Amino acid sequence: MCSRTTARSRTGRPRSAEADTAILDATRAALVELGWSKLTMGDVAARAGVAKTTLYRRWANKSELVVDAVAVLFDELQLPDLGSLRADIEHVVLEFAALLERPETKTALMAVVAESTRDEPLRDRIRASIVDRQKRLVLEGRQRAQERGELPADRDPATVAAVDALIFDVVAGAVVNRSLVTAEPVDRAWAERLSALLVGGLSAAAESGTDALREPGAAR
Amino acid sequence: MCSRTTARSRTGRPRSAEADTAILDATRAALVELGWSKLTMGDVAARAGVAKTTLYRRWANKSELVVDAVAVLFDELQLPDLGSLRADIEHVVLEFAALLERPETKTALMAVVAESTRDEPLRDRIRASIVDRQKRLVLEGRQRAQERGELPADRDPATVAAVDALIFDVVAGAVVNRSLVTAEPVDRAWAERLSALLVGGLSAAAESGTDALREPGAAR
Amino acid sequence: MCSRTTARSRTGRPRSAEADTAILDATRAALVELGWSKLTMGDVAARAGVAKTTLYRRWANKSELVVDAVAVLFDELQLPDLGSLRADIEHVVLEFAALLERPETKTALMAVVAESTRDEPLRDRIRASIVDRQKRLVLEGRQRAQERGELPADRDPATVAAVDALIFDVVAGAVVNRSLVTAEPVDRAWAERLSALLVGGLSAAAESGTDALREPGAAR
Amino acid sequence: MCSRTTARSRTGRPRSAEADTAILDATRAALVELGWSKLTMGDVAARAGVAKTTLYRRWANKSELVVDAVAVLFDELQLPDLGSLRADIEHVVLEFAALLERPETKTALMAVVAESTRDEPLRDRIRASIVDRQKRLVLEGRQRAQERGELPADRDPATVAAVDALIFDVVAGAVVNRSLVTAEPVDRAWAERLSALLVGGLSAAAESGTDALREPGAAR
DNA sequence: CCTTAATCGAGACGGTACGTCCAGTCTTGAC
DNA sequence: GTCAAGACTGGACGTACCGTCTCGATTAAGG
Repeated sequence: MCSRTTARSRTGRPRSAEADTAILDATRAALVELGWSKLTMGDVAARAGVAKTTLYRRWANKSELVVDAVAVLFDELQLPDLGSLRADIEHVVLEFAALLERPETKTALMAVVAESTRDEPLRDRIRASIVDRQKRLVLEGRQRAQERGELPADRDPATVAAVDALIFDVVAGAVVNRSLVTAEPVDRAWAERLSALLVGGLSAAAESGTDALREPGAAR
Repeated sequence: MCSRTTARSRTGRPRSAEADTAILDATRAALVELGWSKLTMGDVAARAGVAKTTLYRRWANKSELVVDAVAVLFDELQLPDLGSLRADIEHVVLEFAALLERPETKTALMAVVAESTRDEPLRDRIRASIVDRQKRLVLEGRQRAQERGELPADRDPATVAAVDALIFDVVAGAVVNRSLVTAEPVDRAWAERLSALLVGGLSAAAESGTDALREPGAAR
Repeated sequence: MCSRTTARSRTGRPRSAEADTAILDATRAALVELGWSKLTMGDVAARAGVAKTTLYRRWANKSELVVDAVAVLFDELQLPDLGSLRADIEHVVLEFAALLERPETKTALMAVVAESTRDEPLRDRIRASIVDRQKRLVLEGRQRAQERGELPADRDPATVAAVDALIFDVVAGAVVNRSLVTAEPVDRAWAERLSALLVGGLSAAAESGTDALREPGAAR
Repeated sequence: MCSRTTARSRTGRPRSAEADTAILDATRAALVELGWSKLTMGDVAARAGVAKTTLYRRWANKSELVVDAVAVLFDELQLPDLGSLRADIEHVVLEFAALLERPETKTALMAVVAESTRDEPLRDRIRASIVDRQKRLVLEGRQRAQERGELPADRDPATVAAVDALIFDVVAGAVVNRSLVTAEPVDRAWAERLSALLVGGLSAAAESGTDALREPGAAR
């Protein structure tokens, strides 16, 4: 979370663990009430019953604090086995949309991504704390589909990784775009249509003689 | 663009037209140099050789100014007929990615979207100035594919609209997610894979006896 | 007072004159209530009903603001003709002591002088705004005494200036030291004794064949 | 110096004596380099190679620390017998001025006096540590002058004390005012003139039939 | 020798003020 | 009525110190 993980000084008063959690809770509460742009470090400190310096001792700026505060919410996403790839995708789409409907994520996610276009360390932090951790869902869903025989299992590793990455960007991107940019509801009908499109596309590629999704340099 | 459209007074000194373009140019320049969060209204005014009052007489705040400044860039996107749906999609994906690589769009787009989660008028402005105008690309591409016979032409209008919207969210979302969130390059290989997935999905739906993408309440 | 005196810009909104007086009044009030070390720029601004930036636009720091705020109080000192040099000195000593008893001067004077030991421009400001303006009292008193015949009129100008300066340092220094350092009351008895000492010393010098106070290089 | 004098616990680790001197040395060094207002407790602690807690265990605040740090410098003042009251005064004036020229005293003395106008215990500490100890110089000089016959010996004790106090305030005040407020050099010429004025004033009082400096209620 | 207790360093803590910056508004005189 | 200029209120910023606190680690003196 904060840089304390790496072997820290043995002397001096240790940092308060309650402060950490109080600050992150306060940050989420402030996001809900005020949104990203009206959230201030001073306000978070006051809500957490903590001095501003205590915030700055742990986080360099508002963006990093908010990433940490929101990251934990994304870990709640689960991928229960619903019996088919289509059902699994549909479920995670609706789950993800529900998460993005929460005011703390809705307002924060795009803001920190926007900030990260000019802030390399922040981009790394976002990838490590949020993005990369959700790729597990794609991996898990794809493996299950292979076990069920819905998808072929014989692809080479490079293609597998590339398709996993593609599916992640398509699903995450489509949901985010739908709910935040297009600003229309991610309802069951839309989720069904997206799942159908993806499953259809993946199956079509698998059935065609030449795998249309294979990595260019990969042997088939 | 600015609120001048609504019937305004006929008397008094008319607004300077040079000022308008100078301000928007200055805004883009400032976005390139400073990024969204460090761009200030005072700085834009100074670059444009204009008083701050002149900015505020035309735009209510920084977000609206930036939306107008970048909106025009999105109109450059074109959809030349490359002979197949797959090629068309691949081309627009790369075009869109190239647009998002430009520093002024990269830093501004997500920021104003983030801001718009708490600002209804801003959300409307973004949709009107940017989002809705790009949906024409989906419409055009789909119609061409139907003319070529790549896609069936007999669907009901509600389904057509729903699928157009889905494709828009998938393409736009996937590209944005890939380039800004995942932060990996949108290269030809990735674009090919995305096109293949979409064309495969659309074809699969068309070929299957029951159209998997049809609007729930629509007759087939 | 502030640097506005030197030819200023003709354009733009002019500075508020009410703000100036409100700020100086607020500064004096804050000095009375809080003393120098607990006076803050933010508090002064709040009392004056003015933004902090308005303070900083006019004064570079707390010290300069306080010098301007108290300088005006020192102009109240008067030297009415009481008929004899001794009475005149006694009177001005008591007046000056009364001024130093006021909480705003008591707490501020030494503080800005202390600060000025490391701040050349501040030292100049203090001399110009406070110190030099009070030397007029010595000049006036000495001239009256010469007219009355209490002091000889035939000295050379360099000696006259040197003695004036000496008298100023002795009177001002003695009163300040008595009231702020020694922290004992400047009462009538003390003032009489100081006047007696000075008048005695000046007369003795005048009566002695060789003027003990004459400037070394001056012809007699 | 520090509050250790009052009967303290006999057990536990005793306070480090080196720490005391290291802190006071560090304080003087910091005064020279930074001046009063930029001197910080943390900096002094760091210079002294000591924890901040160690400072606060000994001194309640910055002012008291600085008083102790500079007080010792004032004890260096001596009054060698130069054969005449005038020479003695002249000498001590120059000595005192030299002391005030040292950066650590120049910046600290006025500052703590300013602070003491709102801090009774500090005022007491200054009087005890600095002011009262220097009054011995006046006492000594006056006694020598009486022994030499320069001043009459028959005054009543109250008058003697009052005149001693007056002389102290005049000399100390004049030198401080000259060097810190008027900001002009205390050179030999000025010192001679001040001595002449005082000796003249004291002699005139002694010679006049009625002692102009006598305490009001005292019998002659 | 072994407790006992106050000291030591380090550094985190809650506060408070700093001086700067920017947003968005207002006031001036010129056009 | 618009324009450039620039002062205005208001409020957040991130930093710096203050004086306090909590640690674990030293010390002596007293048992």
